[in-house]
Amino acid sequence: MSRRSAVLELAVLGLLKDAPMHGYELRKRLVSLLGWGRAFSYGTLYPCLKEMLRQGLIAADAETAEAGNGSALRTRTLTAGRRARIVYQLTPAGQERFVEMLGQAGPSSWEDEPFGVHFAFFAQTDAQVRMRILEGRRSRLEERLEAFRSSLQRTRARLDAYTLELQRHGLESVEREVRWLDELIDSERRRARNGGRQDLRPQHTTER
Amino acid sequence: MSRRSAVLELAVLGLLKDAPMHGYELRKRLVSLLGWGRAFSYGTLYPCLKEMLRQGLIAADAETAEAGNGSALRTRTLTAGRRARIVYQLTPAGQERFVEMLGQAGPSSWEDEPFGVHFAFFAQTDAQVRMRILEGRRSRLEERLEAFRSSLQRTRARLDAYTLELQRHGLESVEREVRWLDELIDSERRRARNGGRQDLRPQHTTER
DNA sequence: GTCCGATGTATCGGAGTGATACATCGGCCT
DNA sequence: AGGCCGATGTATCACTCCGATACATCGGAC
Repeated sequence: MSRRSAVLELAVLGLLKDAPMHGYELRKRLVSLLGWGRAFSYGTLYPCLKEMLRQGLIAADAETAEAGNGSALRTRTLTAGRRARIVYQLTPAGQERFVEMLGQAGPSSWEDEPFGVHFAFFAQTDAQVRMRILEGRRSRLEERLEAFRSSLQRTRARLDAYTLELQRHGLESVEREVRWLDELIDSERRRARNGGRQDLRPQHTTER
Repeated sequence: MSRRSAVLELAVLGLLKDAPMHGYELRKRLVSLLGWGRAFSYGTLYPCLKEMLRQGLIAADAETAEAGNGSALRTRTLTAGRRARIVYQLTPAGQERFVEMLGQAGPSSWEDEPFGVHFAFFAQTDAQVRMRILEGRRSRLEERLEAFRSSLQRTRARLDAYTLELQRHGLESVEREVRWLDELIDSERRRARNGGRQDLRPQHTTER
């Protein structure tokens, strides 16, 4: 029951795969992963963790002030008895689930939120899946552009300068993202051609 | 009671000020006003209309198949007895409320959603208020940029190429919006200097 | 010393969504 | 003709998610 947001689940899985973590830290990573805001709140995160525990995807340990978490972050302030933080880590089932989710490319991979998360884990994603997601995302934006433009066409007449400017700016933003995707797709193709040894954005010419 | 979303209320007020409308049409305008998605659903819109009715900000009429709605849209298909649509229009109280809301510039005017709506009605907004909102928005984005950059600084080391690219793209988007605002602010200043006779974006050099 | 902001876990009221229901319309295919 | 389908139209409901809040401890500033 309770189909907890697949996006959040994937993000948590991927974050915990890198390193075990407690809730607060997890949430901070979510913020930077999903870009500034639009990370889920604690009111969503904690229940989600609880559910994932129940499903056996993750395991929780009360931190025992041991040096077990290979951290270069904490500057060794934990001298005596630290308060117990709940550290979560992936179980084998969780690892499997993560791999499984990374392997699927569908409409739910290229909507705004899901796309960002999938993209963040591209380094661990199969090249073919990456391609399908990038192209799916692109055509999704293309659709949006289409709707946008035709709607603009129909209403242009009765719009004042400010409203028009707002529309124009919105349109331009989406167009820019399409161009960004084009670059990425191109880069993926080049990479595929010469066996995967290639950087993203080899010659940097986006701006100016 | 029930502080219905001020954003939605303002948008509805502004839309109905232009022309009386029924719910379905209202919602479509909301979509194009707020840019593609992120318009409120009917589950929000209808309750909001109900509440605004109760407060006397708007009035509802069952359309009587009369030619009362100065429409060039409907291509005169309404021959015989059309099904009754519920047409909403502003009351004097609603007009007042709209003017009042347009007059305020505060933190709740330059968050993402509110800013879009306020901007859409800039043509009916006092020049000083416009300026305060644009500048508020700008510094809001500047804050976001700050947080973003310092977070990037801290985590750059352990990010793979894809994650880094995602961050870079996000950062660039916000930077672009700041530049857009700068242009607008500049344009406002020029307009103020020579008494309001001036277009937005006089010499068009944004792209290329 | 003590106040304050960051760290940390957790819950709750309520706003907002997505799905769905129901009904009529015009246009398209056969 | 008949039937199907997508757009127009109003409306609700379960469920998700957010924002505020509570509570507790920490290190550092004053």
